[in-house]
Amino acid sequence: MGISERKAKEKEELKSLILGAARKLFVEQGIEQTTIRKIASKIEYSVGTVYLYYKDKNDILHDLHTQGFKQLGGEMKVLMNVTDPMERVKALGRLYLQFALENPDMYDLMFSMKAPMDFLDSVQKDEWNEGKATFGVLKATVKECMDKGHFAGHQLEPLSFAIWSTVHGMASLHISQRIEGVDLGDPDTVLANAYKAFVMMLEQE
Amino acid sequence: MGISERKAKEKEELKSLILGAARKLFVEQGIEQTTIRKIASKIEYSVGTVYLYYKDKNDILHDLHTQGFKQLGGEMKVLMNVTDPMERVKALGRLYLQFALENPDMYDLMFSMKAPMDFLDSVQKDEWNEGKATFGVLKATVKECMDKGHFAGHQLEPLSFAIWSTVHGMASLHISQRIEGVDLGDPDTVLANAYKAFVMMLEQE
DNA sequence: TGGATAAATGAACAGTGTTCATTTATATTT
DNA sequence: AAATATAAATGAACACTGTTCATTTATCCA
Repeated sequence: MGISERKAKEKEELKSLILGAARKLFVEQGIEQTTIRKIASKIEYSVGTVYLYYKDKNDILHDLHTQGFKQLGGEMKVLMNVTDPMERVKALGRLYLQFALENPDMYDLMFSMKAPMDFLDSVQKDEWNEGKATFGVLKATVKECMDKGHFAGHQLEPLSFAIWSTVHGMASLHISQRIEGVDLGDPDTVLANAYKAFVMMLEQE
Repeated sequence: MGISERKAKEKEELKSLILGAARKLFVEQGIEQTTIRKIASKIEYSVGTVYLYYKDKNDILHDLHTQGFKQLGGEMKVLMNVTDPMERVKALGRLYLQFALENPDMYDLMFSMKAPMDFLDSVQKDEWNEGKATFGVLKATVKECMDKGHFAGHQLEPLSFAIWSTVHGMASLHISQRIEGVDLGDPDTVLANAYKAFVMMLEQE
């Protein structure tokens, strides 16, 4: 009842205290420095306590990855004000790319690292709700485009996935530092120009 | 002279013995199982000996990543027989994607992991020769396309980079298992259809 | 207040990459 | 051939990682 409720709340509070410390370490010092011991000492609890609230490290990283999706989702919501679907697709891509450049470690966690997914499939497979929701926004917008006559001859899912792949590819190559070595000049400029080329291709359809 | 040459050769032999063991462990059991101790015990040498031939683990992983590029480069060479540049671009993308699906760990090492790049930039920055050569092949083919009138209004580098990003994005999302969770159905089919959509967009130009 | 339940602890375990004084093997010189 | 100098190989030790679990501490309830 009232008591057990309060207890549950306190449990949740300590859990989010752990998550907060993990998040701070993660965004400020990267994944390598985000160790269980450092998380524990940051909130002045022992190592064992962390394992009372999280099954393992993947559990924490999965929670962290969910927070990232909440942030990205919130930023995407703003773009629902863009009425023209074609413009919205372009804006979504730009926002997605910008999110990746500004939060490289978080992006990596959300879309590349195995850890948060490894936690998931021990519970339920092929049910990556965060990804589903985000991809769903893109798919819905692409659908609107098709309804207005764009992308003739295309199928919704494959095309949407191809679009996602393109922007993800740009983000991924940037984060893994594969652009610097291949092309002299500022990586940000390379990305901006490549995105323009991509937009040109989209508009041709 | 003769002696020091032979000694140098023996040194190289042991080095490639180490690399061979590392490669075997890597392709058969993944990066997690590829530890210095396991490499050493596989060739029946001690841990310290490995460090006599390789500066650190990143050094080994960089050598491994170079081997991967030799393989990919060899496979790409075959496609030089495809005379029509547009067909060659499409074939290059298909080959690239196939390589990623068949050698997921190696692909990850070549295009995503930080380790091999971390070794590089301690020696010389923005000189990723393996990547440069591979991207160079794509760029040259795209250039041929443009010379024949395709991709009007596009710039060579940004367009080539956008193409690379698209196929890399597909490969990356597949390897990091972000497709299963988002889309019911066989990931390979999803990828094949998405690549078809991408090819459609290319041909529209 | 005393006993039961819940929460927190931190030493211990098995693993990682890396170093370096010591030992073993090879080569050179006397 | 023996003694010495050089090169190569060793593996224990260090500092770190995630994870577990017997033990201690705190809280609750009768």
